[in-house]
Amino acid sequence: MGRQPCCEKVGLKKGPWTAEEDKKLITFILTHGQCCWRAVPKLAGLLRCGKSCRLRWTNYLRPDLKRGLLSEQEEKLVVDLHAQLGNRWSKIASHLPGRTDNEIKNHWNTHIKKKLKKMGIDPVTHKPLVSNPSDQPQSLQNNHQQKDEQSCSTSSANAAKTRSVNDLVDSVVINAKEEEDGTSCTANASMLDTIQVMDIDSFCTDEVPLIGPSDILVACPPSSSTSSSSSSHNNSCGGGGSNFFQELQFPDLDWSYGDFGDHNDGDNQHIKLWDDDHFINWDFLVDNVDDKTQMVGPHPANSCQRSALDQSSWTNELVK
DNA sequence: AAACAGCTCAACCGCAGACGG
DNA sequence: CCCGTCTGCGGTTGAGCTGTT
Repeated sequence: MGRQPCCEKVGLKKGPWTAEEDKKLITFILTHGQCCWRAVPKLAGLLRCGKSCRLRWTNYLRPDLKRGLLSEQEEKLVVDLHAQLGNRWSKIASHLPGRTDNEIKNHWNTHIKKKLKKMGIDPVTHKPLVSNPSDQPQSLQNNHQQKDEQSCSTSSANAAKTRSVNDLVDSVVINAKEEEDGTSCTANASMLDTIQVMDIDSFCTDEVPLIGPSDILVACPPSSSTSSSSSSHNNSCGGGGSNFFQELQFPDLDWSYGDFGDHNDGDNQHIKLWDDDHFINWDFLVDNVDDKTQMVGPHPANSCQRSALDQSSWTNELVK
């Protein structure tokens, strides 16, 4: 007898996730936490299988994910770990906080493998190749390198796309915040400094002008927002062409993510949404949510007034 | 401007291991 | 120990994007 499929295949949606689906999933997990993936789609009102939901969450929506290309250090670490562990991507990923096995696997296949081959190293055995490419004329090697650098720069555009996902998570939380107390927050530069936890330097900033969870900037919406507008940069490839922002608030703000690298334009008010430490685990968030409120309140790092609070005090506030 | 080729990476598939009854 | 269920993992695919001609 064949194994039962992981889910009823009939009637289930496949392919890229839409912003609406992302929103549902995020909202559900914020409210109920991660448990029983098989039940998630039903409860969240998604026409997906649980597996797909889990994958979408772990590989793309989780707020503690780093985004953007792997830094030099991370790349080196991946190579070292691969030499020790082989294709055990999840094990390798466990050594790189904020990175998923899928991401590392993709990066390995598209970048590192080529680099190693170019260096005359067999990416499988980590030993010198028989026919050593280092015998190639220098000019040829330079060509290769240029091409790689090119691909880096183009991938920064791809990295840019990923921001919309973080935006999306932001939006859900901020919506919750506004629903809860009807207040908006204001940016506080000194506070933003204190919120920064992540080691941004570890990023390959020459390649990608982003992005760590702690580096997510959120514009503070006016409290009486009803109309909608958005930056033109809400494309979200993985989400399958999101106009999520258009459905959301923040009308009077310039979400100037369109041109990356200048997201810290001084005229707009931004706050950091959250930092790594707070989202190692969602459970603290969810466990303390009053079921009747359904939506969780703001994360401390999301609230200008709360950034200095520890988790417990923040959750205590939540349930009030 | 259009056609084509190459590349990237989100998402899928199937298998294996863990776990509980 | 067996069986069924669920989750996690690694390999693979293909849509969409970018660069080149």
